[in-house]
Amino acid sequence: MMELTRKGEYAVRGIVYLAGKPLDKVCLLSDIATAVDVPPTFLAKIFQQFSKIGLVKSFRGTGGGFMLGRAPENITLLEVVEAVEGPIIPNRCVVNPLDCGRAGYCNVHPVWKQVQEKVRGVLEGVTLKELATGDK
Amino acid sequence: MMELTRKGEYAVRGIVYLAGKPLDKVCLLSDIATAVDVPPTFLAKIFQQFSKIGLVKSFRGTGGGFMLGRAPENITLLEVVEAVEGPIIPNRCVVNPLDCGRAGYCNVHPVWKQVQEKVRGVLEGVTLKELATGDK
DNA sequence: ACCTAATAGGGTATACAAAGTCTTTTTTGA
DNA sequence: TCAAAAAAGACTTTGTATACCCTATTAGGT
Repeated sequence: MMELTRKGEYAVRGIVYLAGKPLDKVCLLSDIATAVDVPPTFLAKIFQQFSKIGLVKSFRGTGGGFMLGRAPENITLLEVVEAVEGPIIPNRCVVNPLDCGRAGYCNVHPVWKQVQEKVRGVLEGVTLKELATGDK
Repeated sequence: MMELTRKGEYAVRGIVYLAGKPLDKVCLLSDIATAVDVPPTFLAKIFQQFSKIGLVKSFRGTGGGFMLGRAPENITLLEVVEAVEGPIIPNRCVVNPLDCGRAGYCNVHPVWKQVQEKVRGVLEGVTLKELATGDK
């Protein structure tokens, strides 16, 4: 239960690798894929998602590639994970109380809320900088 | 991400319902399924799993049915969830460090560990009694 | 003994999501 | 204009969640 998908795992690997490079360094997707051992086509999809929300910047054409969209100390693990996996939702009823049952409420509801908050809290407290350098 | 499956949701609903009944009351599966609005055949599978590990007791034949295996104040939500969903594992590498990469270690590892502990902590702190009565 | 009510358990069907590939298009620098 | 690179979309494959059905087993009542 609660397992990160491959996509999420690959996403983290890829962007942490980027975070370990100088901020203005443009990296080839193929190089990143090789370095972090991820299927290049799959990683391409992931980085396209990152690019759309500005987590990375992309450059097409000759000499193109990817670089981090912001300084790594300003990107949290939560952002990265939610970018590709969607929001952290332990149970549907956290989003739509109707799923708690006909009454629109159940006693388990606040527990899932709490789980959600804890998880988000942990992931939000970690930046790419820390992950790249090993500091903290 | 991190979403409970239907199975887990149904499992919780079913056993919380049982926990709201007198300890020695034997309930028909069909009655429980109707009460908590879960497909009976699916709930049967779930309760079979519960039965194997003693979370509920089952009685076959005429007058048979299910009852809670232990007092509801001694059963945690964690037990219930892990019984049907398997252990709480945010990432494979928490189980098998080799998945962290070739080095067998990565900086993200301790983060997933922490997520795991937080989630388990929350779920372990809630008993079926509390969920059934709404106390806490 | 026999019949019926009930769970146990195996097998199957379906549908959706994850994982990964392939091809074509667009952009850009040289 | 050519070649390098990402963007975009279509497609396949695989896996898992969800659900149902059928038979076996067990126990109580007659």
